[in-house]
Amino acid sequence: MNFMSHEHHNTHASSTLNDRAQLLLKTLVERYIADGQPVGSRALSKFSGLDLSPASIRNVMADLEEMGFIASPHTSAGRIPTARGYRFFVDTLLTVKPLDRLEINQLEGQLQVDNTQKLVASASHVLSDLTHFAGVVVTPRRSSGFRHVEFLRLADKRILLILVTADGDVQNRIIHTEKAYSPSELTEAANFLNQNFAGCTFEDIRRRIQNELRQLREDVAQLMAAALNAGDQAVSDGAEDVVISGEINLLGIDDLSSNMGKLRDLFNLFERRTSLLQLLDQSSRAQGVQIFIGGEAGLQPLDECSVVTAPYEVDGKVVGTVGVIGPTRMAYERVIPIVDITAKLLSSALTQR
Amino acid sequence: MNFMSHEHHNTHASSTLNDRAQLLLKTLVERYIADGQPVGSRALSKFSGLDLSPASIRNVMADLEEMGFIASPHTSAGRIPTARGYRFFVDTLLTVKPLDRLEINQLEGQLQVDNTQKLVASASHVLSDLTHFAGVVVTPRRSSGFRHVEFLRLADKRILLILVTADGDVQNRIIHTEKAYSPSELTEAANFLNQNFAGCTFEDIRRRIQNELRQLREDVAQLMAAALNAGDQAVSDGAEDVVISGEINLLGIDDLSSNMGKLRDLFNLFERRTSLLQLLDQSSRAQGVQIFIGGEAGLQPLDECSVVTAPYEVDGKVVGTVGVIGPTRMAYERVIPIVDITAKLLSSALTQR
DNA sequence: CTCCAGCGCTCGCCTGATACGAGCGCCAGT
DNA sequence: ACTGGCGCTCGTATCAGGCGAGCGCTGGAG
Repeated sequence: MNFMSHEHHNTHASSTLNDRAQLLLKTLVERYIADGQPVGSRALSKFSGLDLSPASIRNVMADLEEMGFIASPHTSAGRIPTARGYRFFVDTLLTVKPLDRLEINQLEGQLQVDNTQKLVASASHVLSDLTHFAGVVVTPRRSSGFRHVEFLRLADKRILLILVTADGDVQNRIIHTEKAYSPSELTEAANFLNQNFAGCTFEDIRRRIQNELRQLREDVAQLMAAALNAGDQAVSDGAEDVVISGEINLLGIDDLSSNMGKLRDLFNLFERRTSLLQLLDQSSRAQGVQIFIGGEAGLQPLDECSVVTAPYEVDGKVVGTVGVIGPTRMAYERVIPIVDITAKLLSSALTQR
Repeated sequence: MNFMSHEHHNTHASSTLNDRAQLLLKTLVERYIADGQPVGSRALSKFSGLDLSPASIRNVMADLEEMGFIASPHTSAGRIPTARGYRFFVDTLLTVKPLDRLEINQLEGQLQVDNTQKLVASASHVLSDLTHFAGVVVTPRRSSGFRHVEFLRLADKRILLILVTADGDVQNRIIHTEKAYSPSELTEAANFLNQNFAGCTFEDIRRRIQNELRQLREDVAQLMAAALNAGDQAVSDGAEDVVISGEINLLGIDDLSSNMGKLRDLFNLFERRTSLLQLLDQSSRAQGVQIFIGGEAGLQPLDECSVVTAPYEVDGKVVGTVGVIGPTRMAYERVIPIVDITAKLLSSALTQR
């Protein structure tokens, strides 16, 4: 049909957009994010501030469509940004306004600092609350070192094992034993472990204890073994998990809730966790805010979603990722600083612990 | 119109249903639960086993409708059970088949026994998994007694406080202090608390310590206060909460997911928790399985839902509730024993800890 | 008295037709 | 280079008509 029609504009010779096209793309994306309606040439001519007629704008829009930045959902509707359009938008057109002091303080106030678990949970909650999308936080990687153990006698043959890891996290479990231990035996066993192995990794301990084990009394050895098992599990178990909150918000997003099937795929993704974790881990290698738009994440349940992430650190070392999952059509200029600040606040909260 | 037409049947003179009506109601409910389609007179005549013609059945159905057990969604469709119909069904018509041994074992295997929190979480998960609805568990009421405390020095002025309550639950938090404590000071303070107050409630301790407090060294007193605060919070904080899992399953239920608005109300209810908790608490006063159908719960987000609950116990005392939330149209004869058994398994798992 | 076959009726749903309007592409004129 | 205008494409809304499921009722049979 129009196989020659695209000769009459010089802009498309280079794959880079001229200023006019950029401005129009920018306002188109902004309008679409605001309204959720396909944006027509008339609307663009009104809102671009460029004082061009709709007809002229249509030419530019045709070019933009040809280059894959925008698309028509159907023949006679306005245009909406494609994933590539959003990408260009966030990369070069977006102007983020930083949060004002008040919001930051408010955000900081909502973080519950008294406990790593709570801290992470509240961070996720804050993210979902402020953005009205789903907040995700990957729990901090454990340093997996041993710090302290305590055996507490509950009943004759039931002992409460309390284990403190190097990063100050507490694990506890109940162990059933063959024999009834006396409190002094328990203290003795705990002391032995605490004095000899504080600071080691659990693998280290396991290796070193292999040799000394037969020099110990049989029953004490059993306690040790239990402690080591608990330690192993503490490492692998709480190893790396992703906390999601505010998924419910996504039910309200009409972009998503129109496709019931899509929506369920999305929630299944949340439940499986593992592929999501992979994605978030990947983002923790970069520094600063990172954005996955639509299929860029490589997960098709996220087709119509964007993921905005930022790594957070403890003592200068990246240990996890925070992020927001929402529809591709989200207010990036608001979400980006929110994620950014949350990561920073989380970092500092974890570092000063 | 038919203001006299209901004279020609003697059944409705008494509000109790005759055998035929009961059987028809039973098969109607069963058919509807199985198919999800309004049940017509022809279908009933086929499945009831009564060898009656559709026409005769229509008479009975008319009576049933008049008494409020069934209703037509519109003029020319079959009938569906009303809330009252379901109620009568579960009260007097339902025949529950107990789970077979295999299923019970499988269910038992899925409970993670090593920790109260995990146990509760896995119970909720099991419920949602087996029923494909949402599983809920109210966490066990704490006995709120003090058993053991431990102060662990993390850094100069940061101390990890580990608190064990009477029921063997472990709470931990990090406290920041004015002064740098030595390990021996910490041990001393812990010993003082452990030896003098084990078994008391936190209020007791607070009262008794008021007097002795000024006899203690100032800095030790500070530690005590921190421990007491943590204890108070442990009691109120983890006091009573409801764990929900498998909400996602409800997305797949077409009865619910047709009304997007309803669905969101439902999920909001889940998130607010408090009114749900009230409902579940209420059910913990009864014993055995209890069922709330539709509006019976008094919460209109649950309009089209049923809640099947059963209390669970520790040492013969009810401490919480397990349950399933699903559409009114659920396979009660399966859900009821599942909830029942789960409550029993949870009871025994908690008792033998 | 009980039951049943049949008739007419009511509606919900599906289908096809029509009208409308938004938005685009193209072109000719400035 | 820009713009006004024309024709075209489609999606949506509205409406009418046909279909079919299911019901209520009634008259007749056992």
